[in-house]
Amino acid sequence: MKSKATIKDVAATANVSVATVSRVLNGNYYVSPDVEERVRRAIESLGYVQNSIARSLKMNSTHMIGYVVSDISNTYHISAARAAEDILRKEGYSMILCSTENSQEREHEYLNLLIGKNVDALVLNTTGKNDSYIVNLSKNMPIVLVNRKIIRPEFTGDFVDTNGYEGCYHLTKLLLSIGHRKIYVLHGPQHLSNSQERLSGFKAAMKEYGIAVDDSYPYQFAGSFTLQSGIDAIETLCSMEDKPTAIMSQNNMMTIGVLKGLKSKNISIPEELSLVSYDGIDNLDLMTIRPTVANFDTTIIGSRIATMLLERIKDPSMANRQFILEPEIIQGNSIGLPTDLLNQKKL
Amino acid sequence: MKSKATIKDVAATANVSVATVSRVLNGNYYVSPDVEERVRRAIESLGYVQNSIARSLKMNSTHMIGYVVSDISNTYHISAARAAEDILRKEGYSMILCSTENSQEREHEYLNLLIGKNVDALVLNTTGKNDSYIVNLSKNMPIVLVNRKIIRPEFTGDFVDTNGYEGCYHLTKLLLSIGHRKIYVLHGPQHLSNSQERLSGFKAAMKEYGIAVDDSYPYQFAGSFTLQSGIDAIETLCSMEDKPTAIMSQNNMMTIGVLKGLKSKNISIPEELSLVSYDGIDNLDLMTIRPTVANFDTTIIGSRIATMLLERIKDPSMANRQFILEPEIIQGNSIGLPTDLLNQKKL
DNA sequence: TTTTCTTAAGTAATCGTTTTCTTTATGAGC
DNA sequence: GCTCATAAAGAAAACGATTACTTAAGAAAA
Repeated sequence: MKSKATIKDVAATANVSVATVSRVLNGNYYVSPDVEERVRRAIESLGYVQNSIARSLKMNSTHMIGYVVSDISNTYHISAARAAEDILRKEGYSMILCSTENSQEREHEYLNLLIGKNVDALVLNTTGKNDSYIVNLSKNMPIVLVNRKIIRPEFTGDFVDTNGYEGCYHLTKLLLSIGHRKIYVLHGPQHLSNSQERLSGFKAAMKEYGIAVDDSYPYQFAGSFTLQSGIDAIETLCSMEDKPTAIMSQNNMMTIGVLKGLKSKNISIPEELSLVSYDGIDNLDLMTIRPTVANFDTTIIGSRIATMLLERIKDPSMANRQFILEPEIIQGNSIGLPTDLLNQKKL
Repeated sequence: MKSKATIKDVAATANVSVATVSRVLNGNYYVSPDVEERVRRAIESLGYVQNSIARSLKMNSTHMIGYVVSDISNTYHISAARAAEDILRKEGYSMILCSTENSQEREHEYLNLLIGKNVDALVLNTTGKNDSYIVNLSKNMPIVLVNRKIIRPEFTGDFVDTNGYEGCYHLTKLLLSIGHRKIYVLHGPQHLSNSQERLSGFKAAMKEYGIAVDDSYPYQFAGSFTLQSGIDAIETLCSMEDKPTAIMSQNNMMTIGVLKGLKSKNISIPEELSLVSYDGIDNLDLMTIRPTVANFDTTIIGSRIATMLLERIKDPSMANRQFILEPEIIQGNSIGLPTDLLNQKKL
């Protein structure tokens, strides 16, 4: 392993001082054309590349951004991150992508790692359990929160989300309007802002049809936005005395779990059970059962994340902002009239 | 934005020298218990965190690993990367994940970025067009190549792949054995080692049935391992005079494109056309058409990548190694007897 | 008692940059 | 011919760590 050439080597080769080389590199200040040429040739011949570690130390900026998501197998995050990266890269930033797998400890661990690595800013789809820590961080570092808001006056940063209230409200209305009343709602952890919003949308729709959704409402499942919790929800459904006629799943991963669960239980959609789902699902068109979903252009999400972050890096003290993307309902083949078939079936 | 405490501040607060603080931090050398206690308290009270930039500069190691893939929307890479990260993180390494979108320029750009960022090592699923550059890099940095080998004696590093020859050979035999002869093969760029291997597997199987696959073989499509090229392949198929009875797609992304293409053309599988596919596909069980695939446990791939890399970081001069994972065929519902239905159909 | 060893701590050089502060030409203005 | 601005370059001080070298004191060995 040969060691890399440093600015000193370049300076020596070009017969100038390191200061001059640095000036050529950074293109500021006065450097005469012939000296510049000499330096460039030296750089070329030595194959010199700037040591960005040293540079970061001096400049106090790494041009790196920590992008922390709860679940990297969720294509929503992957494509948003990709869109964000596209923009950030053009501005000279690179991204460290971390997946917390919805674990508080891992989130904390990653955040520590990232600030230790001196990232310049954070994109954070938080587990919602390190709020104080994050509020504190937000005082020293630009942060854009994704999907999960921190509702504290001391928090400084931006917020990007999809309109969970609207989306879930509409999807639920779709079911209600054709007669469904026993709707099994699969929601996420209620300490998360997006979970709350989505559930509120559901409740609001139900209320319009005179159904109060409170603790005593029998058709609800507290999931964790994971594939497994979708499967679990179906397990629970099977053991219900009086079965629902429809499912409203409040996130894409759970919906996939639901589909897998239903398949293994041989429950047919939409004949026995209707299904709607919040969040987009990849390659919907190739699926046997195409859930009716509230879909989002993740490219928009990602690019908004990036631009908001860049703006905040420029002006860290700007007022908090938020961007909420409206859902687009994509009709699938998962909704039918309510039937009692499921209750007659042995599971 | 308050500035962070440095080792100097800690030293001042604890009334010791910076050297002592460093010793406490790194746990080597002699430090008396009471001084250590004083230092720890100072660290605590100042909320000091080690500046890893400064540390990296001095230690000449960033504990960061560049993970460059050709296409991040391919779940193969995501899950392998995730498995790798799991192991690397435990050893104190973090990962910068980059997607080149199969572009040579972007690959070069990313590699430059990463070596500029002084990553300690690289995982590289190369576009196959920066070989000299990478061979050179391999002399200064541990590299594990994924799926795409560099066949040059000067290259130093390891290689992890799936057995494309075997996989494609078996899949093709599956088709041949039930009478298919006009098999449309969708292969990848032939400068890539994995593309070559997969195509060889196909050719070998065909040869056993007396069919020579050379330039004059009519049923071949040079794809680029992208979803779009799968769609394009179907477009081409439609304009063929004499149509094939089966498709062998040599990568998962192209297969998804194929399925989309076929759907839009209203071609039914397996009635009109049979399909087999190399590489695993996510949520196969939920798809209308479940292609018969050669599947791989990406967790194994990812963890092998990580362990090989860690070993090479420890001993950079060790001999090149490789790990080839054998495929597992998953039977779908995409294979039927060869028919002539497609040729009778107006497209 | 003197010498040597060990433990505990400090001093200062170093990593590879950027940038402030100097210094040295060069020519314009008088 | 002298002053003065300005362009072009160098010297050296950071940035925040690690660590080789040094020092000091007390214990063990002579």
